[in-house]
Amino acid sequence: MPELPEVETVRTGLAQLLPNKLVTAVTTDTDKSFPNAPSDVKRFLIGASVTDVRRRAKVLLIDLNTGYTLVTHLKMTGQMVYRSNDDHERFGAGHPNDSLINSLPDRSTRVIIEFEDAKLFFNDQRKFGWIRLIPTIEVENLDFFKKVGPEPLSPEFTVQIFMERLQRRKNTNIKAALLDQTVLAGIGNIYADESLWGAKIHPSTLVKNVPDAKLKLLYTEIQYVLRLAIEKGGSTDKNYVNAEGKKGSYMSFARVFRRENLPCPRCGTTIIKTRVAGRGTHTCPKCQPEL
DNA sequence: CACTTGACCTGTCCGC
DNA sequence: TGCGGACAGGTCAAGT
Repeated sequence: MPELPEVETVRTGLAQLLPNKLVTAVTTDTDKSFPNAPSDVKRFLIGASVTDVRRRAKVLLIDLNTGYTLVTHLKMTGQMVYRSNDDHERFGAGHPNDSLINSLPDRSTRVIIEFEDAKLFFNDQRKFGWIRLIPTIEVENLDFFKKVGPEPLSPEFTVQIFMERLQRRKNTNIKAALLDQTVLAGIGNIYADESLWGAKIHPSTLVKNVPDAKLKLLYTEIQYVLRLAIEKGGSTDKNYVNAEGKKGSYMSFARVFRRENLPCPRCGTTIIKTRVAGRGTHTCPKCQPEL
């Protein structure tokens, strides 16, 4: 479930590892994972070198010196794991540190981008994710980027803008509004539940019925939770790992997510799991009473 | 247009 | 032990 903090953690890692690396070969498992025509791959990817690694919303952008960008969405189970050839030989058959995933490629590997002295593995158990090679100047014109909302940790994202944009979804529940990427970018199921608990708002409350004071609190909680999660290297519930194949530790700081039947860290009431906006949803019934 | 639901996939877990 | 079904949840298409 890579959300903003997970994708940002991968970006940070790749930004230290990839610049100036020259692509020597690419292999793909399914067209769905990497749909570009072989002729484009040969012209714009093989022989190109990486100039920058960026993130917008939950999308990873690997810029190349050919004027093309590898646009990557990890969706739910995607991983981008870098291994230098030395490390791969040394750790390929498993590593004493069990936070590292095992030898690569494995059965979830969909794309391998090879460099002169390293490989980048795109693994994706459920095949929902993808990598697309797109001209850099056209990236911002992709439908998703034209519609996506502001970055919640950018200075431009003020509490006023947050409250204005929520009004697009005033008749739906607050959790569905937070998950709507056109309202704001980067929130998924984990950080929706965590920030709503922080602001003491029940996820099924209609946006128009949430008092302004609570929305202001929610704005603060979203930024707090996302920043903390980035600091902890993201959340590993099951599949997520960073660019080095290591897990994130936010889950051990989570207050409600995946903590059903455990005590609320604020009041001790037993946390419950329900379904809101079609998603598994975790709340404290005392801190977040339903209206 | 606003909003909800189902589809896309595979692996895991639970009940029979 | 095996087997069917529910569940995991980001995004888009299709439906109301």
